[in-house]
Amino acid sequence: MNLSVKQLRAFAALREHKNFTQAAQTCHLSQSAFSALIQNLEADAGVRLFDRNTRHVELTPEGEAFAESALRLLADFEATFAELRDRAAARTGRVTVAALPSIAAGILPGVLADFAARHPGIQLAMHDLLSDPCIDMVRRGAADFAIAAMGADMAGLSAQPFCTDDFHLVCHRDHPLAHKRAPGVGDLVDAPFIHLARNTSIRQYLDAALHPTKLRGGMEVEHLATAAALVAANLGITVIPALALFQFRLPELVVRPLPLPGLVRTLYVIRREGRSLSVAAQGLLELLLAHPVHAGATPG
Amino acid sequence: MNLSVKQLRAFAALREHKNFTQAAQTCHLSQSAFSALIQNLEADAGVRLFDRNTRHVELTPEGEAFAESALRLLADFEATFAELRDRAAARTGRVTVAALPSIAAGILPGVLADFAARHPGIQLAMHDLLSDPCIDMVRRGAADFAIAAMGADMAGLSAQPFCTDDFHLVCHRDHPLAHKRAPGVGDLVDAPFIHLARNTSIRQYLDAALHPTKLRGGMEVEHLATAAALVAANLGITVIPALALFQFRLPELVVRPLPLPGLVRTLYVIRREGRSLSVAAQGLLELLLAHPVHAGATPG
DNA sequence: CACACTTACGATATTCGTAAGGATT
DNA sequence: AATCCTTACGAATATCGTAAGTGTG
Repeated sequence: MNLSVKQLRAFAALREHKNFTQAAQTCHLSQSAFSALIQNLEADAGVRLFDRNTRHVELTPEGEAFAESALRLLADFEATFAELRDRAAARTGRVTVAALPSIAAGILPGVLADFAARHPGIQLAMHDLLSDPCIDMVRRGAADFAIAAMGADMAGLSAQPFCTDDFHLVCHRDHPLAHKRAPGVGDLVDAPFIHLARNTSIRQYLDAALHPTKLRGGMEVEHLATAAALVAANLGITVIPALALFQFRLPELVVRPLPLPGLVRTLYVIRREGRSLSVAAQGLLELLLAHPVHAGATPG
Repeated sequence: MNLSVKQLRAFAALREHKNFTQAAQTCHLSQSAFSALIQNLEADAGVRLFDRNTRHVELTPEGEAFAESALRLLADFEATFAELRDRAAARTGRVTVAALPSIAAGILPGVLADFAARHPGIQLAMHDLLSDPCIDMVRRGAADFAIAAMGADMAGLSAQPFCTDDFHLVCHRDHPLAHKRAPGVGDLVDAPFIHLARNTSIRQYLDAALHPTKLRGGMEVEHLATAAALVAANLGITVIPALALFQFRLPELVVRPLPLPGLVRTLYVIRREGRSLSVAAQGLLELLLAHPVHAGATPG
């Protein structure tokens, strides 16, 4: 016994038309094939579902009882499959992405807007978090993928390079370093340094890259905008990766490249290993990978 | 595209086992056939539902989303079919029968008890009504069939003889007719007659059969038990069909056959024309037709 | 290198449509 | 006599299982 949706559709059509020939046409079948379909259904059921002679087709009491459930079942079936197809075509669904604040505020908004325009049915969610929480969301399945720096424990996750991000010196335009040709590590230690919190990937990268050099600490802030305001007040200097520089576009500030070896961080697309992305998430990721920031980072 | 329950079962099995070989065994299929089943499902859906390599089988996000509905759908399907099969086997369902009070109180209780013992899952309903209301219930579909006398309008209904019922004289044991060898119509007109209401089929039969003879009217009662009590008080005599005589088993009463031509009524099984009975109703009817009352009435 | 999914392929079963048969109005 | 469901039968299609192929750990 193998019941099919086709049989359910045939049942529904015959119930409606009460005529084999018309119902068969509705199902795009010859009338004899349609007849066989109904007969098989009845054989599986163990009862006649239709009383029929050459003039009249009518439901039996058992057919009547079956019809209630069958029609609901058929509607359910088609709705379920329609939804599946919608997901397959990225017409519906939900994508959640976790990203570093610099990505979340820098590249992502434009890409998300683009994606939303192409896939108006997809719900988008974004979390701007530091790397570790980003990674955690992916591991828990709360995010489809993340753009973040690599974490300490990457078991069960895969990381694909997304872009590189080189660091820049930021100082007040009146600061002595503002016009220095090629600032080096030695220049950084002279001025008071505006630090970011120790749990930020920027701080961790910076500490590791400059080791064992110690900067003149002082302020330590959570947010880039705060750091920008402090530097604008000429209370110190700081070093910021390129992707975060959009927060430092103030007239009082000068940004200078800092071509120090090792002072380049790589951000990755982080996802669960061995698990494919949903069609919608895959679509968003592809859009993201087509972005110039990525293209420049991983040529070829 | 023709989705089958088999595919749903395969999906559920693979989701559970996360292993093609084991899932295939569950479905009593070779592993290659099982693989093809899943592939067809995925092709119909337009997405992969399982991420798989030779070591791991896991749902994709789309598979995950599908699973919720699919499992519910599968359970629904099986429940619907189980119910249909139960109806086919008369393990569940409902039968409603309408019958004349004489049948309802005479033959039916035993038959219903027998049926209930054989089919404990079937709900039984019985309505003891005069012929016209019986026929009306069948016409409205409120009763599966009825045992009643023929009505005036039988359009859309079929009537199959169920039994014949000959009339008997009932009088007090001290009444002069109590010992008369062969009472005739002439004897009836002498004594006061206890009538039943005009809308009863017994009254209608009697009036028609004795026409143009007029009986000595007096009392006219609704219920047979009342008539019995009146005759027991020697307030008159009455004439009652055999099937109703069980109400007249009192020590004061004498019952005598009344072999008058035409004074025999036939009761019929009345049902909707061209419509089959439910399996359960058919079962009850067959039990009823196997009853001696019927067997005696329609030999052969 | 062993295990597990996929692919290849021939055999079997099912499904389909045309056409003839039969029943009802 | 006309209509409409069923049956018969050959053809197309789908499904199944065995066995070889492929990739992963």
